[in-house]
Amino acid sequence: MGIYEELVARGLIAQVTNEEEIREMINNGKATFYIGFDPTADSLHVGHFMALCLMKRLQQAGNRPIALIGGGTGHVGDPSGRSDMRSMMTTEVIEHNCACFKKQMERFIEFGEGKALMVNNADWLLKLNYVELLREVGACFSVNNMLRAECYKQRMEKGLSFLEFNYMIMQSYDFYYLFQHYGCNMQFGGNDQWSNMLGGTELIRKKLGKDAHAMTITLLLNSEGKKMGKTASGAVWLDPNKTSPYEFYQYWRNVSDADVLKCIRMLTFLPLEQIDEMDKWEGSQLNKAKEILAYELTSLVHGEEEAKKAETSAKALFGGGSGSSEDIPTTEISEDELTDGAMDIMTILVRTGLCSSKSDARRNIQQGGITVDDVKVSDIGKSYTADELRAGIMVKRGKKNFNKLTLK
RNA sequence: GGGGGAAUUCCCGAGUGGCCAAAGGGGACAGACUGUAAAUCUGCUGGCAAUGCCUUCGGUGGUUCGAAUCCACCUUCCCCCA
Repeated sequence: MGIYEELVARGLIAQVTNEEEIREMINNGKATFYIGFDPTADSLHVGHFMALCLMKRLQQAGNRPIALIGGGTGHVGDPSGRSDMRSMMTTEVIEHNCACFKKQMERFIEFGEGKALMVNNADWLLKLNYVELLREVGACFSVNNMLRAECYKQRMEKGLSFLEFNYMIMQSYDFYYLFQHYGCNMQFGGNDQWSNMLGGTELIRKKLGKDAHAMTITLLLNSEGKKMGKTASGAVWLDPNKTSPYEFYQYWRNVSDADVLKCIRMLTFLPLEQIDEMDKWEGSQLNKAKEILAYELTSLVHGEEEAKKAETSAKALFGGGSGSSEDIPTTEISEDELTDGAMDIMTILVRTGLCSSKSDARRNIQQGGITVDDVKVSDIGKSYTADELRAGIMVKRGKKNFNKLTLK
């Protein structure tokens, strides 16, 4: 089985420009491909992770990856899949984000001589001259066609600025540039990038009369059709300081039944035979699959050691047992935060971050959602003495939110 | 450039002088049921020293005993004409 067939079997491929040629190319390690990452935040997230895994898979099959950091396109902002304009980022923020991306990517992909390549499109895009660019590539784009592109269509109602309208041209230019300077003959990206990517292949055809290819990765959607990797408080980040390994583990441990196998197939490196076997599982057996998914991914992103810790903590907290649970969120307070040598439950809830305000804390207590050391708290005035706190208390909100509070 | 319209709480969206911390829906959160799943039902959803007080209806001023609501200016967005 070639790499192309494996990608198909994993459900990773959404669209391709020419299936025959692409299969032939990547199965024989003849592709030099690039994936672009726009520095929209100071950490990569799950969506990027999928792309990085794809790079890794293709690299293992002998193809040459180029990771492109969008230091230049970040100044423009991709309107794809957005219903409103992105806020504009300053050059300093973009540069900072690029640096963060670079550091994280180096954990997954090996860069260097004869291996993967990392480039930043700021190096060529920021130097462009407006009129020159218009004459060189602007003539190759049909506004009529662009407006028909899916990525702009959804913005026709809410409004689309000229700045963002140009994003496609920037991205197409990238491909054109990489084709000429690095022999890059293929582009990968999220499925929402399809029209931007076609812009590039078209441009190369028009300017150079040569063929280049594009292939998109299926967007990871849950059974409700929403993008995965998002929580109420934002994205699931790969940076352990933004999303702790424990939270990361929990996110995957909590996916719904309908999504587990899809995630395992698309995101892990487990052999397909093993996954097919798991596909037969049903009912509560799927819980096992979720554990595997969470463990595998945490291990890929944060390392095996962190994955084990997260797993142990999860088992201790949810398994009913009171085993070791050192990796769960912890809060340390000092003596001078106490009032009359004690701290009341509402303050504790806010302090640990389990509740956003005292009103919120009160509601949670009144609804019976708060537990301290496995004892339900029903009195909003309940307080804990310094001695009790020194020993450490396990505060729980609902079923899944824990925080261990100790007094230094 | 001309004309018309819009901005409300996490989101959508009602409210056009006091009865408004603001309907309804969605989402989120908690409870019951479960398997750390889904579905369903219930509760809840600005803050605080809490029968009260404070902040919030794009921004700044104004009218009024009283403004999300009326007036002026500003900002942003949408639509039509060019």
